[in-house]
Parts: sequence; C-alpha cells; structure tokens
Amino acid sequence: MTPASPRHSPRTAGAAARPRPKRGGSERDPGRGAAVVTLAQSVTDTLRQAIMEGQFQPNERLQEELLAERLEVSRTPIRAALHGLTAEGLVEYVPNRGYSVRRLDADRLIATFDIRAALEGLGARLAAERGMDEALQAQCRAALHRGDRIFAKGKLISADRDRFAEVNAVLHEAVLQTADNPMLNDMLRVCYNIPIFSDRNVLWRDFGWLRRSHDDHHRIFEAVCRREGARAELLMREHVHSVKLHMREQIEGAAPAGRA
Amino acid sequence: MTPASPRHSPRTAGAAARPRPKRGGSERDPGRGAAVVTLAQSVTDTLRQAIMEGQFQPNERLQEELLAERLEVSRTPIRAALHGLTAEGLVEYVPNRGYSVRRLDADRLIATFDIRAALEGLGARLAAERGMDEALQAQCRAALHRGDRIFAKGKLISADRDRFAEVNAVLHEAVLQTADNPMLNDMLRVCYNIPIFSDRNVLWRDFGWLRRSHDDHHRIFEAVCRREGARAELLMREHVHSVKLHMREQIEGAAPAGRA
DNA sequence: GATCGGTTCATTGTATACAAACATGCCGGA
DNA sequence: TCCGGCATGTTTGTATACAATGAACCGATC
Repeated sequence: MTPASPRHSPRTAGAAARPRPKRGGSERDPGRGAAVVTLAQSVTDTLRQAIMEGQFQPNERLQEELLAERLEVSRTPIRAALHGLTAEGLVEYVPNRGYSVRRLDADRLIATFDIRAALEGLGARLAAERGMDEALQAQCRAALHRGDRIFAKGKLISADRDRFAEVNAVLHEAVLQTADNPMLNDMLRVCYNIPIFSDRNVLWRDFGWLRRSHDDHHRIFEAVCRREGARAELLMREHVHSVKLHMREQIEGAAPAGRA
Repeated sequence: MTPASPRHSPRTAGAAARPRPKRGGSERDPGRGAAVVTLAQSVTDTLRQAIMEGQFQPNERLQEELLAERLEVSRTPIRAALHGLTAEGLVEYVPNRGYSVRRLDADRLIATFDIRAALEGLGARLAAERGMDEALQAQCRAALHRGDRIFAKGKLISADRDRFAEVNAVLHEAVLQTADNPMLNDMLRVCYNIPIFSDRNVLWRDFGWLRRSHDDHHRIFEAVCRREGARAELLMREHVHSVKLHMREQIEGAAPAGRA
C-alpha cells in the first residue's frame, strides 16, 4: 500500500526513494496509460483497494494522520481521498468525528441487489437497443466459452473462483459499455463497491446454481444480439434477482439471525 | 450566496460580521435543527443552490480563489465543496485544471430519464411492497387534491408552476421515503441535480399533458396503497418515460438540431 | 508565415500551522 | 454509588505558504 507520487515532496525523501513516474512521455504508454496525475487520486486508489481487500475492519476508524504517516503524504490528499470514497459508498463520514470504513448490514446489502437488478436490467435493454459492436460480441462469445469449460468438468476447483469472476466481469462490462450511459456506469460502480462478502466470496461453491447463472449469461447475450430489448431486460433482472436470493440464503444460513 | 460560518475565522471579521450560529444550544431548534456544522458543508449547499439556480453559466470555470473571495472563506472548504459537487454530478473536474459547471448535452439529459424510470419504478414497487405509512398517505392525498384543484380551473396560470412542482415533489418523495432505501435516494438525487432546464422549466405549459401526468400520480398512489408492486412499478416507469418523451419533443422543438 | 522553443504568469496540488470540537479522565457533590 | 462539571489530550476543520503544473506570450528559426 504505497501511493504513486507526483509533485511536491519536501520530506526526508522517503525511505524507499519513490521514483516519480510523473505522467508518461508522449510515446510511452500508448493506449490507456493515463497513470495517476495527482497524489489525491493515487491515495484514493490505494485506499479503495485496501478497503476492498479487507485490509481494514468493517467499522474501523480511518484516522487522517495515521493514514498520512502510513502512506507518507500529508493529511491533505488523505482528506480528499476519504471524501471521495465517501461518495463512492466505501466510507462513512460524521462531521466533527472523521471517517470510518462503512459496514453494510445484511438488509442494506440485500437491498443493493434491487438497485443492481433495476440498473443492469436497464443496461441490458439499452445494449440490445443500440446493438453490440462486433468486436465486443466476439469477446463475449469467448468469455461464454471460457465459462462453459468451467462447468464442462462437472465440478468446481478452487481456481474456478477467479475464472468465473473474470467471465462474469467481461460479460457485464460488455453490456454496460454497449449501453453507453456513463451515469449508469457510475451508479453501478457504487453497487459493486462492497468489500469481501460480495458475490465472489460467498456464492462460488454451489455448482448447480452457478451453472444456471451462467446459462443466464448465454440467454442474456443472445437477447442482446437479437436486439430484443425487453427480453434482455427481463432476463438480466431475473439474473441479478437470483443472485440476491442466493445471497440471502447464504447469509441467513451462515449467521443465525442478526447483523453479520 | 453566503455560507453559514462555524469555527475559525481569523480574518478581518468580514464586512457583515457573521454572527456565528455554531450548533444550536440544547433547547433551541428542537426538531430537525441539524443546521450546518462545517464550513465545507455550508459552502457545498451554497454552491449547489447557486448552480441549480443558474447563477453560473453551463461550462463556466469555477476558480477556487475567486469563489473563496466571494464566499469569504479560504480555498480549503471551497475545494472540499467542489469535490463533493463533482460526486453529485453538478461539477466537472480535470486534474490539473480545476473545476467547471457541468453541462449535459441533450442526449445525456435524455438518458438521465432512463435511469430515473428504472430507479423510480423500483422505488414505487418497494413502496408498494412495504406499505405506506398512514400519515404519509394523508399527505399524499392532500397533495393529490391540491393538484386536482390546479387542473379544475381548466387552464394554467403562472403560479401553477410552483404549485405543481410542489405537488410532484411531495408525491415522489413520499414514495421514496416509503421505499426506505438510502442508496436509491442518493442515486436519484444525482438524477435530479440538473440545473434549470429540468422538468420544472420546460414542460409546464401543456395543459393536457400535465393533466395526464397528474392522472398518473393518482394511479401510482392507488397502486402503492393497494400494495400492487408490479403495477406501481410499471405505472411509475411509464410516468417517467412520458416525461422523457415530452422533454425530447420540447428540446427538439426549441433547438433545431444541435447541442442546446 | 507557421512552428518550435523557452519564459512568464495564473491556478491548482500539497504541506503545514493553528483553532475548534469531541472524547477522556478526574474531581466534587448529592 | 452515581451524576455532573471542569481540565486535558487527541483529532478534525480551516487558513495559509509554497511547489508544480498548464496556459499564454514572445521571439527565433526553418
């Protein structure tokens, strides 16, 4: 956990002498180089990842000075980052008392899926109406095929967790990209910003359920390709809804009946 | 446009000697006093209102020092406020070049309504499923009645603009409150954060259309009260969709074929 | 005449100093 | 024993100083 470091470092130069990547010259990093321009951005990325990976406890306080020391920057970019992460829903803020890692109780977590269903449903419909790019279609087909191979084995091995997550990500992002609605993207990102106990860590053991979920992927993709907007929307909504139900079962199965 | 002023003012005391409301004593402001605790918050509110009221031009740059002078605070709370408004979608940010008032082109504006339709539809369904509070139901009925009286005259006068906006706001907020999903609220707020040319300023002349829109309100309310979730969702979606269509007509009617 | 290079200026990004708010612990009183 | 008030320390909020970036301007060269 160390932020990239642009601009301004009148310090002891730091133990590990950070190499100042700055912004790439004109020739390096041709495609999506973008890199990080601002310390605040860099810190935001670092903290987001740390929180998503569970490096902080759920309700843990995030003290500015402490983080500043750990990341070897001043409080200023830390504050900016925390403010931003608050907007992203990862962090909570109480006016004169600072920031803490947000903890969604079970109900709020479940409620998230209602929003995802509505928004991803909309995304699927828009994608179907606009029509998906040939290149993207090819990517989707490849991803679907990779998914099929996971299930062809007839059982799951531990490496399949990441594989399925990847397939899932490719497909959903292809739909979103085709929908071409930046605001929709931003809002869904907030829904995804849920550390650990998100999809990836709970649901990947139930072979039968997972296979049905992948069947959904096939049908959604088909509907999008056929430009069947209403059908794509319905399928996507049902797809997400089934995740919600499955997750609720898992949660209620694991924790007796309280907030996790 | 002047922010409330808590804490810390080692300045010339300001021309108008701000009276330091601080946080209300224990007895004053009994109910929802909350007031503003932080300069940054206060500045955020001030700027949000100013932008929404059109006090800044669409694409206008928002220079930190300038605003700081105008609001008689330092750049620090200004920066925090701008950062926050960026998350709310009112302001745009480019890393080393600062903030500017966001301008939605016609397409993006229209696209907003797709999201509103999906989210408000969800809200209506959740409200129907949860059931609306008696007190809220009464408020809604009163609002519906106020709306009816607007149309009973058979024509619109200019004061009806604000009246209808108020009725509309009460009803939609009642639904959202009943839906009881904070994330849904936040996301819809982003959709509403569109200066001027939002509903209120364009559509309020067409008597027939407006009356149909208010009929929708009646039916949506009825569906929610009867706990008919699916119907409430469909009606709300159609309701918002009709706003989208009407707005598109208005825009295309007004501006020939460019970005407004 | 247009383009490239460097210089200057305006504006943003970061660090830091200081003031106010919250939290804690102590003490006295009921 | 329990409660309320005061002193203390810690942490946040704001102001400000300074560094670095981007834009504008200008002159020189092709």
